Amino acid sequence: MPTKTFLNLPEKKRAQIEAAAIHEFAQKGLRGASVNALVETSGIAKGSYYQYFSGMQDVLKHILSIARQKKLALANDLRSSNGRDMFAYLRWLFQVEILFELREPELSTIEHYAFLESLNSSAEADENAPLIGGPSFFNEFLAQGILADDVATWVDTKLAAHLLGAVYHLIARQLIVRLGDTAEALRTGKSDIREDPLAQSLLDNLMDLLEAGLAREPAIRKDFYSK
Amino acid sequence: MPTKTFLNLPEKKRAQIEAAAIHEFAQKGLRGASVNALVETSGIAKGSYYQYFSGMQDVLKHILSIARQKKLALANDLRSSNGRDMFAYLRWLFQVEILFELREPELSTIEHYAFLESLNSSAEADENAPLIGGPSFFNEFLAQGILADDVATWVDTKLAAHLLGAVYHLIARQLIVRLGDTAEALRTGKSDIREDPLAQSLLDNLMDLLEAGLAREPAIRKDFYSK
Amino acid sequence: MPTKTFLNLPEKKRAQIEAAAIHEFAQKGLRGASVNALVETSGIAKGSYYQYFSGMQDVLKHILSIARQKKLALANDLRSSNGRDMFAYLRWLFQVEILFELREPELSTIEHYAFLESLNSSAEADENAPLIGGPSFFNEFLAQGILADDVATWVDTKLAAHLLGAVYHLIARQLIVRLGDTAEALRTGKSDIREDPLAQSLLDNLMDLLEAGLAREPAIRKDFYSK
Amino acid sequence: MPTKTFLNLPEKKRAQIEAAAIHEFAQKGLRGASVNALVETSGIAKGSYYQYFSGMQDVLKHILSIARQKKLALANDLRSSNGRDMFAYLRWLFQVEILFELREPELSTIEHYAFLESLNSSAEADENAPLIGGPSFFNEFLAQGILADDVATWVDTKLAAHLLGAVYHLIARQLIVRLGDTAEALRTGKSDIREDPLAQSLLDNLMDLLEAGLAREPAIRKDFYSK
DNA sequence: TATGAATGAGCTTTCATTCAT
DNA sequence: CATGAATGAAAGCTCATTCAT
Repeated sequence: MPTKTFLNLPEKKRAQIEAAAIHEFAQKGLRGASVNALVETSGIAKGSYYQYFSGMQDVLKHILSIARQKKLALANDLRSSNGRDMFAYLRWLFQVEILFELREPELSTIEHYAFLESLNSSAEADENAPLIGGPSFFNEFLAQGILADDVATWVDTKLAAHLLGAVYHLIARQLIVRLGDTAEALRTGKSDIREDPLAQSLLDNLMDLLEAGLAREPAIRKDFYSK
Repeated sequence: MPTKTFLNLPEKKRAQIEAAAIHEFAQKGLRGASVNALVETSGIAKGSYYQYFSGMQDVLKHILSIARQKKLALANDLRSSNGRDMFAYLRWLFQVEILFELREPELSTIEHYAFLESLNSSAEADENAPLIGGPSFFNEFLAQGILADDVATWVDTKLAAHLLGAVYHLIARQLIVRLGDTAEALRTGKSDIREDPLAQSLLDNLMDLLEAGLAREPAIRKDFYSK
Repeated sequence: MPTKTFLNLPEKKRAQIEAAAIHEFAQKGLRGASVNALVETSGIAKGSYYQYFSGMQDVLKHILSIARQKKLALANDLRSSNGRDMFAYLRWLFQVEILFELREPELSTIEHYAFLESLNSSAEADENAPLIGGPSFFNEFLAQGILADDVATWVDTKLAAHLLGAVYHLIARQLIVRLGDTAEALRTGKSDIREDPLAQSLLDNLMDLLEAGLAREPAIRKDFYSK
Repeated sequence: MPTKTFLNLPEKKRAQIEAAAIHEFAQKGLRGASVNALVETSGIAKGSYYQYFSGMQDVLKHILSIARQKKLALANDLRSSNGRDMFAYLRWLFQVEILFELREPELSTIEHYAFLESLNSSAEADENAPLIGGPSFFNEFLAQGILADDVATWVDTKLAAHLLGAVYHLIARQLIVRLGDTAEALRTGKSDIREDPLAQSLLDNLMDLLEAGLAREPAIRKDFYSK
């Protein structure tokens, strides 16, 4: 919660400070970010900093809220009006995640850090945790999935939610690596992630993994590990 | 690689320092751990510290190697001689992970941190990365699984490996939370994780999720997300 | 290049810090000077120090520039408007050097140190090297001297320049020792170095040595070294 | 004065320690040399060091005595039995200096450092000061020169001694630079410094400078410095 | 005599925060 | 409100020296 003073700042100056903060956090991590460096790169006076924020934790909160806003905007752009089942929705989530990582790599990195921190911090609700993909998000998501008959009833939702969360947060970068040159086209908007063939095939595979598991038709089990 | 001086230290003193280091890393993270604090809590002189290690990075390497040793020992204790298919092997991996988390929570936390760091550090082989669950481990694992006909051929192994890695590293704590009081029994060895009913049911569910996916018999897709 | 912060400091405080730095360098040498000691004797906080300078090297540069300024001012005071030949000019240089050593003994010591360091550092232009008496100064000086027919054409200018440099930098203290009580009178300005008889006789002798050599009329060479 | 223990050390071990010390002093200067580094590179135990020497100052003294010995030996090799006048003797001194610099560059550097330190240390007799070229050496030298009628009687011997000392200590490196490729031949002994034409011409020039001064036949003085 | 582990003072540097202007 | 100078605690690391074995 930055000061009112900060929020009333001329747009340009505020953006400048935010950009510096984003860069600082992305580069040095949530804990490594330093006031001195931020003040230096943002060009504001040291005293001003303490009139805008109560500390780096405060800056972080603000940056994370910006991240959420931008991701939300991106999600809205991408949303098609078609009805979808749960897995189509999940696929959409991944698409958003990939685009966000491509277009706002620093913010994505910061969100990433925040997610990891939230894993370590004790069970207490971490207000830094992301809304989408946060602890309770996939719980509800799967509960609805069961209601809608998209998810088998035997599935332990809490367990599966945790699993989904892990995958959701850690898979985007891997997907981008696999996209190769296509990534650039997606980033600039030249190519639509909903139609790009490579992106589709990768997501198909991922979704099948989640939907159908590793072994849809398990062969007769053999001796696997022998040593 | 700690100094020979350190390795020749009387067992008791060495253990004391290692314990302090483990505590420090677990509490403050890989980057937050400080020489000063370690020196203070371990009771050695600052000068001595630098006769043992070249820096905190050096200490970390040592601690990680301890973690690997202990996990390996634990794995050996747990190994049954039965032949197993790939999923049985995977289940065993999770069992080891759970026990390790229970018995060496601080070391487990540190390994956890190291895994997360390895995700952020560039693709170059990170020597801090764990052997089991590391970048290439599940790749090979799945490749063998396909050969053994345990894994469907359509599976993109690199993608699935990343997915498995994410799940493997992030799920143990969740499982323990779900184990409730049983956790204590497993930790002390009163109960065998291979036979405990609650542990078995949780792992069954997890393995089914991985093996069979979220929706073994996917219903006809409905409109899921509507808002 | 000290910080703007330092340069904007109230005159008194700045002078105080500079004096402490000069004392420190003169006493402990260019390498032995320590931040801690400077901070202690100058009475500023350690943190402040790093807001003024980037390190001791930075302080040194500043002190050397002060030395150059003061010496220049002194030279201007001493300059007579008379036209002079090269040796008269050289004599003037020595006079300046003597007065500088008398009036700013610590600064002179520091310049001295800097000259010696510049001898050891590789041929690359050392920015700490003094302007007057520096590597290239006497080279040009002698070149002009030859043009003006003040210096014999057979003289190897590079060699002679090195020789002059050595003498120039190392002779002042010896001269002062020889001046005895007169030194004090010169220092306070009671006596004018351009007119003081003792100073003149010493400089005459020195100039003759340089101008005419050790043996203007070398006797027939005898067996000198016999042992 | 190293311990008797040190002097009784097996030749090989002692030489090894001395070599390490020489390297250390030459590289880091008389003050910068550190016990730790010496112990490390010499391969002796830290405790042993304190059984051989009372401190780095002690090591330095020993090294300087080695330097004197080696220079003396070199001088003896070079000495021709011919009678010489004072300037021939001086020329011989420079030849020794050049060869010493060429053959024992590290020892020469250390002697160089010691000379410079001796200039700064107060008038008290510095036992580190070199014998040849030291404070009193050239005094006597010139006194004898006057007796032998090699030096003009008007010369202030103390002043000239200082001057000679400065030149003697600071000129060798410059001469070597000027020798270019010839230096290597002199170092290895392929060429004799007493006969090598380039060396002779350089020394001729230097000796003439000292003997005859800069301006043997000074032209009528003109306006030299005008600005 | 030889060893090398132990030590704490000391070094340079960075840090978040306060406060007078 | 804005500024940036001031600050001292704390960081990582090196050092010469001691001393028990």
